[in-house]
Amino acid sequence: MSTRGEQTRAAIAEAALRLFREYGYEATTMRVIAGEAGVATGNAYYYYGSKEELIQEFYARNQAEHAAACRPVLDKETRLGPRIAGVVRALIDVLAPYHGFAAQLYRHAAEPASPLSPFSAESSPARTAAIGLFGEVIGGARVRVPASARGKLAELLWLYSLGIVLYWVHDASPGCRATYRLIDSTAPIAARLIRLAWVPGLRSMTRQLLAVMDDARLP
Amino acid sequence: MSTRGEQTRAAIAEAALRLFREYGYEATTMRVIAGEAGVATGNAYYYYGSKEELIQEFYARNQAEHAAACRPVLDKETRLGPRIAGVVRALIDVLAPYHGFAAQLYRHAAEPASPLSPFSAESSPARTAAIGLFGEVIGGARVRVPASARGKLAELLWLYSLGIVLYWVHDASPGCRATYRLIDSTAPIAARLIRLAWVPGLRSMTRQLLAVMDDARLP
DNA sequence: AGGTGTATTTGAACGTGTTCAAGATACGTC
DNA sequence: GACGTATCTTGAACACGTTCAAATACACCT
Repeated sequence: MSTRGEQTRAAIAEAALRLFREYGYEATTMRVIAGEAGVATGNAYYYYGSKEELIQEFYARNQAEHAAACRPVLDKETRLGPRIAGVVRALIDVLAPYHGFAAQLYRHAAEPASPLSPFSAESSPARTAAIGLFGEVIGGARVRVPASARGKLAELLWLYSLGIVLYWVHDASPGCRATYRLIDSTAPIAARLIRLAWVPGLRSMTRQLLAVMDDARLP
Repeated sequence: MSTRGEQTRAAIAEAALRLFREYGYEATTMRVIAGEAGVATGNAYYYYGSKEELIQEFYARNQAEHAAACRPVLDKETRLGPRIAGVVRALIDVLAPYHGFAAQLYRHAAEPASPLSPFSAESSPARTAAIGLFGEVIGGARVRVPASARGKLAELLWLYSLGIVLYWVHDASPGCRATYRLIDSTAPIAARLIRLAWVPGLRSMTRQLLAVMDDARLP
């Protein structure tokens, strides 16, 4: 295919990401991005439909970094609680340098119609990959979970991680220590809930919950 | 105090809310709002610091409407599950005419720094009122909950309602039936969880969770 | 080499939210 | 009634994201 424009595209993305991290999303203008990339303003719109679209690059890189950062704990740890905590901690570790940027991002990511929404079709690859990580969390732990429930459990853990990220975005404590504390105190609870979910007396409620997830899935 | 500008302020707010509901948030420009209110563009900024600030009026009215819509179920129903469902259903009922508008709003409400965030200091009155409604949900139900846990339980139910609203915003089914179905299927689960929370074997986990909520509260 | 069509690039122009210096208006004080 | 100050009002101007018709570079064919 055309290699011609690929370099321009890459230059634009690189300039954008660097400027975003350095000055934030709002403060970085399309004119400056184009200027840094050595092209005209309008040319950026030939490769990216909008400023928001530039963020997809950020998403893709972060997803890959997160997957890599998870490897150690996924390969070595066998206890469910530490596995959950490890994967979510890795996510926050990866996001850490972008704390301010991520907060501004949230505005765009939260809009349902936005392609940046974690629930959008455009985010499907990143979402699937992230949920897959939590599938590994469950699969590699010494815990008995019915095979039919694994997928939905992974989705629930992904929702849990979204909640942690939401907390992190609001967290102004030094080094975001409050977020790490929250992870360390909630991951064991999540693990315990998962282990308890199939004991008699709770099993029916668990089944009910999983059924709701099937029923509530939006197209 | 100065009654002089009060009428202008009211005229601007009124025009803005009408146009927002009719044409949506993005499509309504400050120039048109000012024009409809019969003032110059810049004058709108004398009364409202930004376009976003105009939305606070929308919030205030909705909170009042929701509280009123809850009265019947809060006064008559005594079972916990139906009380929860009733209050959350009332919320969706009140929001229903603004489905499209609310979706656009979400973008601004989700940004942590935004005064429109449900977690922001500026939203504190509306948030406190909403949590208070869920306090009533628990207080008026025939269910034994330790007094010390009521406040936090109300907060959890409020978070649950935020989750429902998030789902509703994404819900494109006719009449948002999917959202109502979700409420009807999850409210009983929530009620059952609350009743089970203090049985032996789960009590310690509940205490752990409530302790986390104290620890994790952001300033 | 020349011609043709597609891919890329340009920079001016549009409409937006927002700002601001300047003007107009009301109101207390002499 | 005239002055002075605080309150309000104005509309032009700014920087932004985005669009678009025109210009340019390139690949391929004859």
